[in-house]
Amino acid sequence: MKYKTKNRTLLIEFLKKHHDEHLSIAEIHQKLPSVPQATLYRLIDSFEEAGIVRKYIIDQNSPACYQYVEDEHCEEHFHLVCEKCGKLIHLHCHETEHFLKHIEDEHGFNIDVRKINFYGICEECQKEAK
Amino acid sequence: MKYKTKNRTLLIEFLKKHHDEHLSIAEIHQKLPSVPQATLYRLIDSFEEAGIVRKYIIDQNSPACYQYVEDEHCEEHFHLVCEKCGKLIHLHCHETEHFLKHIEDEHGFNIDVRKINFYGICEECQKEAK
DNA sequence: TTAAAAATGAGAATGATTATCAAATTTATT
DNA sequence: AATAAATTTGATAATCATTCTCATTTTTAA
Repeated sequence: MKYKTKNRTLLIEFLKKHHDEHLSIAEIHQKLPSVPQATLYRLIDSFEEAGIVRKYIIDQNSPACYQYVEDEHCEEHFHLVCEKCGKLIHLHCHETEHFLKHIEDEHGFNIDVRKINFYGICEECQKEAK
Repeated sequence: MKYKTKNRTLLIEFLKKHHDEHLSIAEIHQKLPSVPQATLYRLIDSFEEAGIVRKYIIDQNSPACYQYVEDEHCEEHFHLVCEKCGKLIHLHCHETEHFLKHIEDEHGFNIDVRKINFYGICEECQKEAK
């Protein structure tokens, strides 16, 4: 994506406005009906590649969700995605950095940090289950 | 699944024999053509529910892979997926356990280890790139 | 202003997984 | 062993998110 277009601007503005939500293409399309889904997919893929948007796959049989990444909070950190309530937790944690460094140093694997999401059950949903 | 059937036995035997591989339904079907795919899906779902088989979603746009779980080797581990060569590395590492315990104890989040994959570049592909 | 490069839109195609449902198989009961 | 009840099967259709196609339009560069 190299040209600035209306769709591109529309989608970016929309995502910025909803930076606190993670939305599926279908949900975005409902609120931006003038942009066809195929175009939304194309645009958001390019945003993801550019690091402007992060993609979450919360459950294999649900559509992927996307969320705008604000520059200010752009320092690298990881995400916990609750599989029950869908909540997204931003994990700022030294242990995580240490763990990742270990994998790079001791296992020789260079991790693409942007693609890491940890899936599981959050504290609240664990309590509810009891 | 409460009845012992030919398909059930065939598939279990096959999975046991290939316990060191993670295979998609399509791959299993190629080697067990007498069992239709719909039945493979049904059986393997029931095996997963019973804890005999583990399901891996390596990439959203690839089919899920399944692997027989031997009781002895049942300990949970992460996967490293090389984005260049596609190799899957099973990461057996005590740092992992320590890290998971930290997230659970300090952040109250119960991680579903089976769904975590680290994407990046493996050691060999890093060397090749140079 | 013209040519090129890229993005668009509408719809079709893809492909993994699920659902359907009558027929066959397996188990329990007598 | 025979019968009935319960479960599984198989072939195929349906689903649904995502990707592809391709002629047309829009954007940028020359």
